[in-house]
Amino acid sequence: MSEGTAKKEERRKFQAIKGTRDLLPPETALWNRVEQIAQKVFASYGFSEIRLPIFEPTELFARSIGLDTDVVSKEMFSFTDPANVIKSLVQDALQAGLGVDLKNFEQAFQSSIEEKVQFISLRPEATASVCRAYIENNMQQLPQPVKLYTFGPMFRRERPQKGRYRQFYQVDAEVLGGSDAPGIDAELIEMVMTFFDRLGLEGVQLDINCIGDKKCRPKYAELLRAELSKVKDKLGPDSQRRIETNPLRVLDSKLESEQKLIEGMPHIADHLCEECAENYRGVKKELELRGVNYRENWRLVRGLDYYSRTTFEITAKGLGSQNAVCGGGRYDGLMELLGGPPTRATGFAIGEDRLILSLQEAGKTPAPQGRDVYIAWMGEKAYATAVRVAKNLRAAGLSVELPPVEQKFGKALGQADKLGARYALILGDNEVSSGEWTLKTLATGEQAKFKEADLLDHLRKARGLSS
RNA sequence: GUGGGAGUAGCUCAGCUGGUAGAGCGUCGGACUGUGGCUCCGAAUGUCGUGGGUUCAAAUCCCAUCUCCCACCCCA
Repeated sequence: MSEGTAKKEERRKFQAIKGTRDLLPPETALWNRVEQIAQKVFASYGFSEIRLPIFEPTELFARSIGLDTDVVSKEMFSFTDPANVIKSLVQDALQAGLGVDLKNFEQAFQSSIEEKVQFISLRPEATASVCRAYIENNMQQLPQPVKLYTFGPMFRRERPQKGRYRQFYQVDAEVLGGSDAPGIDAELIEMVMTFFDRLGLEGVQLDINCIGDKKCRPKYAELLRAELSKVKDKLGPDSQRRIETNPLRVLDSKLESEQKLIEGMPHIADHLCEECAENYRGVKKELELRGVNYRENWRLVRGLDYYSRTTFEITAKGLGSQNAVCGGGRYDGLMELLGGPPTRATGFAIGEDRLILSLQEAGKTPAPQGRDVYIAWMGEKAYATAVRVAKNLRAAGLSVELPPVEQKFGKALGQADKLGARYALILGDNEVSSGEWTLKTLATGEQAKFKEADLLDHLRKARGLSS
């Protein structure tokens, strides 16, 4: 008993790290369904899957996302390789009789650090990796544009809340290369809307905006900053700070008291350069052509530096205050920023955790997977037969549960029932000696006798009819 | 990083102003040794999140701490 208690305590010590979680069986079926439908829909739009590393050089994210964003400055999980390099450098120095001056530490060790250490981060998003892969694998030599999608976990060291985790999952699609034709953005949006539609996602709302490019956005940002400054004292502390750091972000404010003021601010649509304005008109026209319902939202801005022109966001119902289930847009300058050839690009990321959450809230969870056949056997002779038939039925694609130890029939049927089996195959002395097996339909309680040769055929037919 | 709420059995929770734990569900066993779902009977499982303090006595009061949930910041 004391041993049992000790074991239990041992087990209790371990728990998933803050912001991470286990995805358990009935739910994982839904994850699989989402990913399978994504693959099918994306493939129908000519997208291919790319699989990427989960960690990359820290520099890749610092360069693409922007050094001064929260994502890079404090939300990345970063480490060095080798892990304890700083310590070992200090030890080396001490052993060599050199003093360690904390004040000039970084400078003193700069060259050895650069030589021996790699700074690595778990990816906080996928776009930078996709671009790196495009450049590294010379994909500009493929027919353009290159259309790629990927799934997987991302990592951000944020405080968890509803629909937000430190390890979270994204479904990501990017169109790299080619032109900035509005049809590319519109088709991408059409694709994700089709995907959501296929899943039966409810309360889907698409918001779009154009945030200009390198030429016109800075001018607008300045204008907005000037206008906001005039009413600075009427804004809350967060917005006041954002006037300096990122005036566009003020437009995102949820504070009730600020809404009226923000409504009176200049709209970016009136300050786009001619190319951007033309492009935006094109995107809207293309969306209409495709029958995609959208809402223009001039206050929709993007947090990450590399976005330009088209931005969009999709919200769904059943979520908490983090209700965006997809965000995306064009990022024509990013590839060059990462040392690649000038390459236009656009893409989106779906928050898969939130997508799943919304589907669950709407009751779209698929039924837990039952078994097709539970084999209720009794007696050693029957067991040998049971093992053989289990193997055959499984080879035919049926899901079969074969209890490893003998059970009373009552118990066996109870188990079959709890596991959601459709049929119980009853194999006892009677059946084995007569060669006539009993198949019981659990839902109705009906029983029928089959010879071994006919059983598989019958099950196949019954299954074909129901599914 | 900031604020609010919550931690009692595997799950959902009860436990009044201090007297060292209970229910329902689930699990397992039996009634029923070749026929499940229903019913009835029985059993197991808790260092009451953790550490400290007050007290003759703490799940209950005080302090600290951890974790989870929700929201803010930020963002998908």
